[in-house]
Amino acid sequence: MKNLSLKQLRYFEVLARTGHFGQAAEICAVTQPALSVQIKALEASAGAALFERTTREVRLTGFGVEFAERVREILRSVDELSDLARKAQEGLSGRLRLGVIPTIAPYLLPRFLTRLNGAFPDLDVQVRESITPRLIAELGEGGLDLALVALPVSERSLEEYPVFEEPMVLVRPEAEADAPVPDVTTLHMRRLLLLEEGHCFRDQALAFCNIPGGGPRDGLEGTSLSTLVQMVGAGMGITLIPEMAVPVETRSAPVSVARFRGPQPMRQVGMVWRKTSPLAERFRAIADLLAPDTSEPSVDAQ
Amino acid sequence: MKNLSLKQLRYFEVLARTGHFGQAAEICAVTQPALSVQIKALEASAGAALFERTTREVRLTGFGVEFAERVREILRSVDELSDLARKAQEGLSGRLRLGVIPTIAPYLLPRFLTRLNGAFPDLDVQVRESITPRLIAELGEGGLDLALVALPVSERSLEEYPVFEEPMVLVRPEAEADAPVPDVTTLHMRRLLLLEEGHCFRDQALAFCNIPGGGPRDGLEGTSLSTLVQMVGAGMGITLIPEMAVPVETRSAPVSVARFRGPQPMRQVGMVWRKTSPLAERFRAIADLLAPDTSEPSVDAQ
DNA sequence: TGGATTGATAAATCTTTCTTATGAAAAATC
DNA sequence: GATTTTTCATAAGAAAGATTTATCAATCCA
Repeated sequence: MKNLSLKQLRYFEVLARTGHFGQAAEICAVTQPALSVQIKALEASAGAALFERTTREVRLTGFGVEFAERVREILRSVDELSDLARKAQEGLSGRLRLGVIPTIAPYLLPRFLTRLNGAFPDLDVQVRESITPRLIAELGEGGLDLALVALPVSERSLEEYPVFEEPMVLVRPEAEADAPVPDVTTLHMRRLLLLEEGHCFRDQALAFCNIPGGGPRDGLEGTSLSTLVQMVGAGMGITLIPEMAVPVETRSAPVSVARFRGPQPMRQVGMVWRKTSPLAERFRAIADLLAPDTSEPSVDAQ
Repeated sequence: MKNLSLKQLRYFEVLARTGHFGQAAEICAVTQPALSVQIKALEASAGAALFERTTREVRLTGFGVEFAERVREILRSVDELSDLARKAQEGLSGRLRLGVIPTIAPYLLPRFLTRLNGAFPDLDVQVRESITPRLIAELGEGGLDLALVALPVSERSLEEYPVFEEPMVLVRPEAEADAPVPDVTTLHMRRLLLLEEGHCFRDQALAFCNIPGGGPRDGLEGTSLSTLVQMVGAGMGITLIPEMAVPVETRSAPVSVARFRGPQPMRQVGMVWRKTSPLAERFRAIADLLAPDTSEPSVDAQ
């Protein structure tokens, strides 16, 4: 059964259907001898006759009948493979493993996934939420295709694709709502609540406030932005959160939100993927779906 | 997706498994460029990249993963096809549609089918019982592969394969058991009970007794040998039956069985199949399984 | 029996696939 | 940081395989 070819199976299937070498050859767009030779080769490699030939008619042998059933099944599978390929050419399809950092996921994913599903209905999106270093590692190992993070990640093997910039805003207890917005450089004077180590948002905030990073800050850490805001509401201090988190997180806590005056602390939101990925173009199209809604309510500077 | 070949799918599967062009090429017993070219051709016809290449590693894309699953399924089916072929080469396999005439079926089939199943366990035997003309027609139309009949059938397109000869024996009421066995030529003087028209055994009996065939013989016909013997037991006349029917049919009726003296009326039992059938050799092997048991009890001439 | 139909076979041509030789990029090593 | 190694891609000639044209042999039909 060596040197079996799909072409032979195709010829065989048509001949089994038509029962006529001439007609089958025409359907296959080859000459009759070409088909005869291939059928003969197929029978040789199968080790048994598939057809019983008369000048009058060409009929499947008992073995041929059984053979034909399986061949049809194989050809069907192969055609499905072609369908799959054709589909993949136009719309994106298949599995997409997407990593997202925790300070983006809850606020951007709902809208993003809706859009993604609208644009690529055949895409099977699998989301994993983790901190940037883990996502980068998984990208490198091939466990992820794409990650939605804050840029830059500065990883040589990864391509960075910025999508939009976003300000960090100040969250204070509601009682301080009318107090003047402090300068960012003075924040280290206050009890500044931040996320635990590993979150890039923590590092960005520290950098912005000119506070050296490193060790833990006992009593000043929360496991999520939501927790931080609740802590602020309880009067434990102040914090920074990304603007996109404002509508969701500040709704149920007695806090006041304000933009800083002067130079805004910003973070760059974007996507990263392996430079070698052949799907880079598709990934850019996907990333563009992240572009913020212009109708989105934003926090005014006070 | 044109010009897709099984070879490409095989190469692809190995490369997907090894993740290394060099190793994959070695497994496929070709050089690395050959494999590279085929993979590239496969990707071109699929219209999308299947692998993500680094000097470090070769990894399936998301699309490639989906593609690989289906390819593996296809290759599995193809291998099964090979198994089927290999099996068919040695033992006979597949479906065998066998026709048998009613004056043979009940007596020979039990033992024959047992032997057949022993010799070719993978053979799916489908038996149809009918009179010779119908069997011949079905053979011609491809509805049957093989028929077990009385020879000759004298059909140009069929090959006849005699297996054994068998005498016809006389069945009389038990009361006549001690009477001398009449000469066959005198049988037309008696009420000779025979099968209905169409049965070859009827014609053979008539020919042997020098009685012209043709029209129906009211009141002298039975639908089966079993019926005929019961009729004889009821004193309605005498009949002829093939020797193989004796043990089964004469057990429960008050009849006496006797061989004729002098030249025995005989029938030739054998098989027929289309001369064009590529399975002729197999059919001969099958027919040989019909050879009578030498330990078989036979009816002594009186 | 002679023409028509149908499948098999043979030789030449064309296409595809393979091998050998070589190049280029990234990683590992010194 | 230059060099060696590893690994995949590419190119050209060689080998293998498939296709076409031409022809034959067998069967059917009139």
